[in-house]
Amino acid sequence: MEAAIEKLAKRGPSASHIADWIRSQIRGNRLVPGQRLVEVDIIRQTGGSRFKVREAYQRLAAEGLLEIEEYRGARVRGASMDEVRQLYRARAALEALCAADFTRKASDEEIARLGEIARQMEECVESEQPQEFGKLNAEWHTLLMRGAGNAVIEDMVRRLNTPVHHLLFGTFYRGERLREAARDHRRILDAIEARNPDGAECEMRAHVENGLSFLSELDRAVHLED
Amino acid sequence: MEAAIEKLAKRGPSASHIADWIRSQIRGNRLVPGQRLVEVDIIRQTGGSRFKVREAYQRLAAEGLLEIEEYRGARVRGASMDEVRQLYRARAALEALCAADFTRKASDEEIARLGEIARQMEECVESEQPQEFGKLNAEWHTLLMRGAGNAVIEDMVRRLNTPVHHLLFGTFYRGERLREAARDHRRILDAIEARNPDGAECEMRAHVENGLSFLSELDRAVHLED
DNA sequence: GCCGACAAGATTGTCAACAATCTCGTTGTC
DNA sequence: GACAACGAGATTGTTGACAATCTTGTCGGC
Repeated sequence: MEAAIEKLAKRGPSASHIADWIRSQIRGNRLVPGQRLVEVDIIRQTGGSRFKVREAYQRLAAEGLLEIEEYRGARVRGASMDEVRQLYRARAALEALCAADFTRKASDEEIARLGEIARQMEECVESEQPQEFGKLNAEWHTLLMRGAGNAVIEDMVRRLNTPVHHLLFGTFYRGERLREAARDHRRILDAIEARNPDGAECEMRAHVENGLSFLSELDRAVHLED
Repeated sequence: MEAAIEKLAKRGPSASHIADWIRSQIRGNRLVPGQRLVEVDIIRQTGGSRFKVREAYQRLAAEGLLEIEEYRGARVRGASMDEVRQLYRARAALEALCAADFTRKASDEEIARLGEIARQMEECVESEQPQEFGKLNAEWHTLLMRGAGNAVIEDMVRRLNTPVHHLLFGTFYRGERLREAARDHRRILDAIEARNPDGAECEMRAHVENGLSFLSELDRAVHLED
């Protein structure tokens, strides 16, 4: 939001700034699936013109984050559990590949940096700081993909994550699951440090699929409540 | 183009129709990387309004197919060889996963259909019909992903393919490479028919990476000419 | 009370005119 | 001839007004 206001001084935020703002609202759960995005509201909140807001909508629709319907405007698109499953399977395949590539080409410094962040995450588990854990987790995965040298995959995974981002905070990142994730990271790191690409690949795949299992159980629990 | 004109009778083509039209132009190599897309030209050719054309631009920019620069309009974004490499690695991981899933859940009818298309492709190799081969190849891969039941991956792979699509016809789909591809398909099918998911996964990964090797060699040859 | 027809307001779709910026050829100078 | 300043034309950016459609609330009939 700061960026949007800052730009406003000059000539108003660009379409991509508005898109970023909407994305952040979705990730922060301030815009929930199904919710309508009324153009004038977005204009009021971002300072953009109607034209730019609509351009931003088109971008986000192409990313699969919004649904646009004639004369009904844009809504936040929600992912069904089945879609979340497909999405996690894709992520598992892509990140596993990155883990293997990272193991092959990363410098000792990059590995050490990954270890450092993993250590900080373990601290967050102990001190129960899920918010901070989430930020470090994102950083950890990004660093690994960056080190694997595949910007295309990095971008795809970022997009895959956005629609489920809001599910994680408040349900995912607590207690036992945090501990599991930290343990997974440790295992991946061990394989990387041993320069064992296949091992890193398997552990990463298992890590992402563990996350999916957790979400599935959560979903089943919610349905039982009905 | 036909679709665009047909719609014109009613109320002009929608933004997504225009986007489809531009995509097809790029795939057909009638729009080449770096080429400028002047708004009025697109309007003339599609019958859309300026507003809709610009909406289409935004969508395609989000897909990574166009680059939009202030006051300079949209250009077709070209993929560097390095990006093509990243893109194929991602595709290999995703399609390998689909091959495994397909093997696990496909019905005998679906497998038979895949075999039928593979047989037709082999005929195209003998009769040297690369154009037809290309169409069947796309159908074959789509059918496999569809059968794997992962629409998210199907969509991602479609997008990954668009920027390199024009490289394939005229260079890729000829002689020896066609024969190799047909042989790869046969191997994948054998593994699927034997209900061997791991085998199908490996063969599919190898198949996609063979394609990458071919493109790499081609690229090296082009650079030697300079 | 329930339900459909209707109307007013809200919201989105479309367009055309104008402003801002870029492109490229021209001109003048050295 | 090389080069920079200039300017006309081309192209894109922005805005506001109006049309088309949806949404919501109201009213009357049953």
